[in-house]
Amino acid sequence: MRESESGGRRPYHHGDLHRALVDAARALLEAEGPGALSMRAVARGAGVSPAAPYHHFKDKDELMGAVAHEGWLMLDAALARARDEAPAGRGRITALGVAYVCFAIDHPALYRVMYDHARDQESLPDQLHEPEQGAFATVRRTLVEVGGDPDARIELELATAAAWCAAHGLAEMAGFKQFDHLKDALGGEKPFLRAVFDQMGLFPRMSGR
Amino acid sequence: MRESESGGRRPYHHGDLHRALVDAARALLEAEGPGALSMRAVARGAGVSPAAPYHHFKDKDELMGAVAHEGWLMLDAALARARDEAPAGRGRITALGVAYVCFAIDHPALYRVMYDHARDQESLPDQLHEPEQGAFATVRRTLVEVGGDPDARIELELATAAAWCAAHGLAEMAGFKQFDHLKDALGGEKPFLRAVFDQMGLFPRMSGR
DNA sequence: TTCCTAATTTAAGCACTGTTCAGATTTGCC
DNA sequence: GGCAAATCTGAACAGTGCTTAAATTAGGAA
Repeated sequence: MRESESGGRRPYHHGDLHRALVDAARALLEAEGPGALSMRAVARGAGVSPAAPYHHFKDKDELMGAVAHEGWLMLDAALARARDEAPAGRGRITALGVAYVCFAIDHPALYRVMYDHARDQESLPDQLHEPEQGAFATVRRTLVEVGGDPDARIELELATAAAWCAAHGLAEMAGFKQFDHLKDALGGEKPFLRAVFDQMGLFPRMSGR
Repeated sequence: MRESESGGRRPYHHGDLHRALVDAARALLEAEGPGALSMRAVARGAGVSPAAPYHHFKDKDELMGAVAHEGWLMLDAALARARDEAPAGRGRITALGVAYVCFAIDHPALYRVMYDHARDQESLPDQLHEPEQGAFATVRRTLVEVGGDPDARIELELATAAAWCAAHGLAEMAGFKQFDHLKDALGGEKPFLRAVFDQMGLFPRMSGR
């Protein structure tokens, strides 16, 4: 299924059409937006017939799931990086929130595919709960640092949920024209995002804080 | 264009196909979900040929806009009602938030059409800014009651934006499986919603509070 | 009434979509 | 070499958004 020696000719038409399809989909998404993401266009992009993808993905939804999966991986990484780069202290959760929204702004089409898929599944993907790199773990850890009680599980879950919802809500609307004058008044996009997050107060409000 | 006397036969095939189409679209949306909402299916539902709708709506997008418009009207009304019914005091903004999310939960397909359209326009519709019944006005008024300074325009806008984003984020994710155990632990959906909103603190945090 | 114009509806068609299926091709393995 | 499984193609089906030309209808003017 894959060349075992160096210099091997490619084993079949593509060797790894699965990957080629996901890559083609991502490229199309970035270049033309979510509307252009058709099964046939992806096949075309990978240089293959319209029926070929169906040997690697049960349906369009499954291909979208694969694309979304890579998006969530990127988001996981972006949040982890933001956490590492931000100085410890209260500003750290805000920094996480800003990083989240910036990811959505930088990859609008991908972000849309990610949540379209999540809404269809009525669930965020499991990978977000990975204990090491998962975004939920990153948020939870940061919330604990900032005043959360690590033993108050429910409260911590609640604070994580609240922070995630806040970030998603802002991510979807940050580009809306309604907020242009606020961005101007506050001196740009990032100050605006920080101001909104400060308004919302992502900090945990726990019984025994 | 419309019968002027009582007992008049209908003036043409439909008399008001515009309305009939929007109604058919809403019915289809409720019955089969957003995926089933095709131009042709709507035409079919209104008992008319596939080309007929194009004399009343430039495009599918415009039809969706009309459906979305009615959704926003309903949301305006739901928020105004929630405000009237909730006792004055701090709980009122939370009540607004809960009403917002409940609307989204009660009309998931419609809510999706509303925001799909908004994302395409990169803007929420203008009607939300109606000074009397508009939802923004309702939220802003409630924020002032609860401690906002009516003269601090920017801060008030910021608090409104934060509350709206919070509500939208929660609305889109409240149905996700991730939160099931939180709903159980807190005793149901509404207590969960209230708890999340309390976590987020929708109350205005203003300089001169 | 009759005639004309403008609005409305239809039928047919184009290019596209997701998906399936039968047949061809290639692969790794015995 | 031969075989079964995996992979790819070509053709097809039903459905989509939308356009165009022709038919129908309505309301007003003569």
